[in-house]
Amino acid sequence: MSYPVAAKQLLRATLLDAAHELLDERAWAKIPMGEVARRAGVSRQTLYNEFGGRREFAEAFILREAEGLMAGAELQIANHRGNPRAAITGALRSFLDAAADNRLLQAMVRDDGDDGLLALVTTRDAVLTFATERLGLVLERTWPGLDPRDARTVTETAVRLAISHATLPTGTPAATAKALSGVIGPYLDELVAGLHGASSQAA
Amino acid sequence: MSYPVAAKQLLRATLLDAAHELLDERAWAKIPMGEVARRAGVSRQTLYNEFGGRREFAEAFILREAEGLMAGAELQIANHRGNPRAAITGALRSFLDAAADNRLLQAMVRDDGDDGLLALVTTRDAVLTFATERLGLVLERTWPGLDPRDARTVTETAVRLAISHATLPTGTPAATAKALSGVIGPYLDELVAGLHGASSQAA
DNA sequence: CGCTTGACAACTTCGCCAAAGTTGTCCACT
DNA sequence: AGTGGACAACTTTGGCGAAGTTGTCAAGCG
Repeated sequence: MSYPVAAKQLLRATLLDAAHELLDERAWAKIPMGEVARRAGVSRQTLYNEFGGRREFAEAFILREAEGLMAGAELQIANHRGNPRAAITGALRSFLDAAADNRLLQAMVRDDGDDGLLALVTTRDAVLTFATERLGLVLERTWPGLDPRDARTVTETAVRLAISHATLPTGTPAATAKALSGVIGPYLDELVAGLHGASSQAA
Repeated sequence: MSYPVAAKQLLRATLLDAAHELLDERAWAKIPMGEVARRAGVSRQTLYNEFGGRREFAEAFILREAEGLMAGAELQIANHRGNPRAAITGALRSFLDAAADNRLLQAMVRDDGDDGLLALVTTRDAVLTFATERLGLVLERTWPGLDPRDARTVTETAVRLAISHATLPTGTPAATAKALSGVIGPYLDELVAGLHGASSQAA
């Protein structure tokens, strides 16, 4: 990779990291662009040159955080192709672990309701749809033959539960992941087991 | 029932109903006590004499709404003792149907975050715990021998999903209830099936 | 060049104050 | 038992200038 490109990526990452840190202390609405730049050790102008504006910066931030969250969960599913239940447990655990100290999630829950980062996450509706769809595709790819509709039912339920537990935890991420996979597991087992020739038929 | 007692209950119900109607139009924080009284056709003083104050009135309102919601769901479970899956479907459907046009739920979701009714629902944590516990007991009573911990796992998951769908619906109450019971069903079936002598052992 | 510094208009938020509205409580009245 | 008027304490609303922020220049520096 050429130096200029690498330098640019480093710059972006540094700025995004700075925002990440600042979001520990205050809500997005209370963090001026100048402070993000200062924390990253660059000038405000550089930030504007690189991202365009406050809104665009926030979008880039959300994209990076979301990508990390989803990638972690998807990796777990792919790594447990032969064991649906372990796949669910791993994905949920990965997500809940990350969510426990993730700024995007905390911003989504705690934040304002007025204008914060949450406003950029288009509304929870879009988040739910996006995550459900993306994980649904992973499920279809991991277990070919799985009915897309069944896949979406599972992932939507898992996503809703994950969000619910991320915003209002009952136990540790590990314990919660295990308990939830215990509940969803039998259903997924049923779907995967019925994958030999017959189309998915739940009584 | 003696007349004085009946009259008092009617008064309370009328006042509570008035609030119910007004909550369709505005958030709780924007509804003056005087308006509740006027809508109910009594004087403001009568309202204060009967309930004590704004806060107490709100609590009484929440209690009545919550009672209706829970009672409906519990009735469904009790009515499907022999069919766990139908029990879940019925309970979820009852709840989601009611939630679709229920002021308490809408107030909990939409409202302010600042001071509305939501503030009185002590925080979602208390709601979740209360509902989980109450339904858990119904499950234990309906299927004696069921491990209390398993019962709580099921009800907590069901409650979280119910709240999730109440605040952000994906389909009709009936369709959602059916889909969710399809997911939770196999697990509950497993629990109920393992109720003959052996204690609940999930692999 | 890529980045910084200083400058600046347009815009938003903040702190404060007075007007308007509400709450909770009395009491005289029916 | 319930009404209606009255009232002090308190909260919300609207206005307004000060302070802060955004987005964009252009000049300067290594």
